[in-house]
This record gives sequence, C-alpha cells and structure tokens, in this order.
Amino acid sequence: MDLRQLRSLVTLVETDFSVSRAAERLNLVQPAVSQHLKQLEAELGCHLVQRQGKRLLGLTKAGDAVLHQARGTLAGVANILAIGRDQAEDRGGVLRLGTTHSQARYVLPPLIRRFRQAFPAVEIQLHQASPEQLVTMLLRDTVDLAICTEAIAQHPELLATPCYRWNRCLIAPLGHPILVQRPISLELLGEQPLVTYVAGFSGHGHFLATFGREGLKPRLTVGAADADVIKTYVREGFGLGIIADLAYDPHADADLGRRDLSHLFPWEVTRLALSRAKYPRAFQGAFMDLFQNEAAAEVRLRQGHEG
Amino acid sequence: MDLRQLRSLVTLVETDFSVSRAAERLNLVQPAVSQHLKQLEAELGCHLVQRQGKRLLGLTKAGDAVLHQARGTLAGVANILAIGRDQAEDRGGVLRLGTTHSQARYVLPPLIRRFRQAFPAVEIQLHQASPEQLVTMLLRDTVDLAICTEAIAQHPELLATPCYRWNRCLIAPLGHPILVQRPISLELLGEQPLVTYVAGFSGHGHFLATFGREGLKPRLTVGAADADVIKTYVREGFGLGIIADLAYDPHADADLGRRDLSHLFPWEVTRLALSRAKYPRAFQGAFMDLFQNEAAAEVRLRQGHEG
DNA sequence: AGAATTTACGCGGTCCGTAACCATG
DNA sequence: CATGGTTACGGACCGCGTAAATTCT
Repeated sequence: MDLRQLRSLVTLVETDFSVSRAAERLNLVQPAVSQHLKQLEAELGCHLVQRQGKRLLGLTKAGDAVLHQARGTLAGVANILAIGRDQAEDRGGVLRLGTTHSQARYVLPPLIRRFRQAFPAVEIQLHQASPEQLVTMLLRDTVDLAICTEAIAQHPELLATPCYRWNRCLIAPLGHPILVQRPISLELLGEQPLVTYVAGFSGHGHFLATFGREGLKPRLTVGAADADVIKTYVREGFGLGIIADLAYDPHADADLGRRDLSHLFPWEVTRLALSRAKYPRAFQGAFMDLFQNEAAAEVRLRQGHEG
Repeated sequence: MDLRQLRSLVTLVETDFSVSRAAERLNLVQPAVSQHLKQLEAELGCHLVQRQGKRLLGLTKAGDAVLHQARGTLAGVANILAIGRDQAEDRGGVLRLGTTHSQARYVLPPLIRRFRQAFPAVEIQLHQASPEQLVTMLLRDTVDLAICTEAIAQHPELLATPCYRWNRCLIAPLGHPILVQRPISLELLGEQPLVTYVAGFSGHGHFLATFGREGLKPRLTVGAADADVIKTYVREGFGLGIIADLAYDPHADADLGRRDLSHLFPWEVTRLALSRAKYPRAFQGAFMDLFQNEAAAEVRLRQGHEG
C-alpha cells in the first residue's frame, strides 16, 4: 500500500468522485489517480467505490470505512511533517483559522495583532465559513483551528474548548422609541419587525427557541450571516436589529442605539476547536493559548464600551 | 515520506536501536534501514535518534513524538488492510490473544471452543505474558486483544471493558485444620506460611494492600505467576495456597480442600482490552462479544463447582 | 459528439541489495 | 579483530505521463 493511493481516494471523495478534478488537485494526471484506486481495490480485494460502467457514484460500505482510516493515516504523516518543521525551529508557516464573520471582524483583530508580534513569520489565513462548513473543514484539514459557537462542541472527532460567552443586544436607529422604553420583553420584540442572523449562525437556533418557548414567533424581515449586513438593513429601516453584543461598535455605530438583551436570551458559548487527530505546531498551540486565555478579556472589553 | 521509513523507525525502536536486527525483522538489509532513517531525518530536517559516532543510543524528543505518530499511521494502514480482508469475506485469519496464565488455563478453553465453532478457519494464538507486557504488546500490535486484571484499565491508548469479577480462595491439602476452622480471618492467614501469586499477577497488589491496611504482613514462602505452580507447592507442603477462585478445579484438585475468601479481599475485575487505534476485524469483534457476554457466566459456572 | 474514464506503453526515478569502507569496544 | 553502521554503486522495479481506446451523457 502507498500513501499516494490513500491521498487519491480521499481527494476523490472530496471532489465528488471526479477522477480528473482529483488528479488536478494532486498535481497528477487522470490515469495515475485511476490506477491508484485500482491498486487499492486490488490489494484489499474488494470494491471501494460504487460504479455504473465507468461512472463513479459513491463509496461502498467498505470504502467508507477505508476513507475514515485513510484520513487518520494521512493526518499521521502530516503530523510527522509538522513535528519536523517545529523541531527544525522553523518559525514560519501558515496558520489557517476557520471563523465566522463575527469572530474575524470583531474578536480576532486585536488577538491576531498580538500573535503577529510573537510570530511575525507566520502567515495567517482567515477562512470564513458557516459553522457546519467549519466542522468539515477541520475534519478535512482545510483549516488548522476553527472558532465558532455552533455545531462544533458535539462532534466526537473534534476537541472543542469553551473560550468566552456572549449574548445579544438590540440595535435601532437613534430616536427609535424602543431605545427609551423601560423594560424590553420578548412580547415587545415579537411585535416588531426584526433583522437578525440567518439559521446556522451566531445562536439563531437558541434565538428562535426562546421565542418558541413563550409561544411567540418573531417577525423576521431580513436574515443575514453577519452583523455588518444586519446593521445596514437596520439603517435602511427594515426593522430592529438583534446582533451579538460584541458586534456593536460604539464609534462606527454611533448612529445606532443599543440595548442589552441578555435577560431574555440564553448565553452563547464560543469555542476554539481542532481535530483530535491533529498535532498542533508550536505556533498553532501558541495561538490556541492566546485565544483561550485572552479572548474572554477582549470580549469583556468590547462589552464594556457599552454607551 | 514513505511508509517503509516509518516502519523502519518503529522497528528500530522495538529492537533497541539495532539497525541490523530491525532490517532482519523487516526482511531488508542493513543499508536499507539505515537509509530510511537518513531520509526521514533529512525530510524532517532534524535528528530523530541520539547518536554517538555510529552508535544509536535512543530517540530524541522529536523522535519520540514522531514515533508516536508513526505508530498511529501504521495502525491506520493495518486497519485498512483489515477492512479489506473483512470485506472480501475472508473467513480466515489469526486471532492473537494476549492473556495471563489464569485466563488461558481456566477461563478461555470453553469460550475458545465455542468461538472455533463459529470461525473454524481462524487460527488462535495465545500469547501468555505479564499484564505489563500485555499492555506494550497491545500498543505495538503484537496481539489483537488482551485479557487481564491489572494495569490495563488506566492506559489512555487502550480501550478496556470489564467482563467479570472474581475473588480468591484458599487451598490446602485435605486434612489441614484450617479447612474446618469456622471463620477465616486475615489474622489467621497472617500466621500461616502462604503460597500465592507473584507481584504483577492476579491481584497481588490488592492482596498485599489488604494485609497492609490491617497492619499485617503475610508470610510468603513461594510466589508464582500461575495457580498450577502454586498448587504444586501447596501439595509439596510449602504452605496454604491463595489463588483465584476460578482456578480451583474440583476434579483435578480433589486432593486439595478449598475455602472461599471473598469476605476478606476486594473483588478483582478482569477486562478485555484492545488498542483504541485498532479496527477489529469481524471475527475479532465476534470474539470480543463472546467474551464480554459469556465470560461472566463461565466463571460463575466454575465457581458453582464449589465442593 | 463530447466529456470523462480506462487501457497501453515507454521513460525516469528510486529503492533495494551487494560490496567496500569505517568506527568502536 | 570482530561487530555493527555508513557510503558507493548497479540493476530491477514501479509509478507517472503521453497517447490511444472505450463508454456514457
């Protein structure tokens, strides 16, 4: 058996069973990948992919099991290379961070600034995606670390550590009556047109569930994946905005009023996650420490800006 | 990087850094293994083994980390091959069981008989060793499964499931006064010369600790690794025997009297363990089920033979 | 007909084994 | 001086790429 055969199998799956695209990704020609598969199946004595003539449809049961092991095996060799680069005192490298917009835009900048001072030779790549996508990106080793609130705590192949908690605030154009109304209740929110996150992002599930528990259904006018877009629609008069507290910027958002909503909704926990199979390089570990230790303080700072 | 290089590294460690013996095990010549190491170190850009001239002494820190990953990686490819053999409906194969004497001699026979009926084409190898050795054998994939009482429950890389519990009994030549003495106490045992297991086997640690808690120190005349040897010395008059309950055979040991001691000592738990990294072949999984489900009943049956 | 996969074949690299060389106790 | 490890070199194997054949849309 050869590692290249395993790489071909894994890549084939990740290209939706297109041999040619897989070959392209691997810097090989079609026949090479084709042969890899044939060799693997020959050595194992069973088919790994379901075929219909020459068309590849999907994995067989055996193929799925092999895929899983192949991923683990390739992770092992990647780890070995990582150990080498670490040990050789190679201060350079790439830190691929998977994040949602909220993190990249509001939480990460000061932390990354500090990280860069410690590791100036490391290139930082921010891969923005939805939480579900981040999970598969971690599993496929497309990113090294991922930071997000949803979907990441449960997966058995990931190691997720809680880093900080946050809640929501309401934003509205200055002068809007709700900004001076004394107590803000769920019922009150339920009557208003709302602009907030779309499903899958920033605690939207808990958001809806909270209304649901009270037998209410919010009037959502626009849903977006990030707070910047939400703010824009709030400014355009589409309704009240409900965003993560930490996404409110007192300076840039001076034209928007803000009210805390943490008495209405559950706290959300943002986690830093990586694949259990992964050996983190020194600077990756350093970033993890940095984020785990200082993200909470950073967020409190932002929330302290409260006007 | 090549899998053969990793194999060479792992084998080198397991041969105490003898390149020639490693080469022999791998069916290669010395220079090949030597080159594998050189290639690996070249690719990683750091030394993996500490050298003194041409003599190899041990692993460097990096080498140790690489070794661990290499083991995992090779386990992955072994698993892939196992999946293949399974899927190809290959009913044959080898089941390598690591056991202590007690298991092989008293618990396993009827279970293995039943297993053989279901999988007649599977060769069963019983590798007898001490519990500590069994742990390393599992980690090195020298055995597929191990059954023992000690040392195996804690290791984080092993998955151990409790299967049955047992306690000790006392054996003595027929006619010995202790066989009719009403209550048997620790103090009474402490006065007598005893023959029992040696350290590391069959709950010897708990045995000593129980005496220690009462401020007693047993008079041990002979220590042995298995009950058969202990019985022999009891017959020879070296003292009272204390063995695992299930090791008493009413027929073969009719010349020895037996008294239960479960009121004096803690119950021991025997576990079936395998490496977490291992993908068990179908028949290996079947044996695990068999043992986990039926070992307890088997042991109760033996204990029911009580005369 | 065209896109995509498999088969056929030749070249180049590489990996192993033999042989010579070298350190160490 | 013998044991064990490294260096040097040649042959065999194998894996990739080019090109032709095949099959399904």
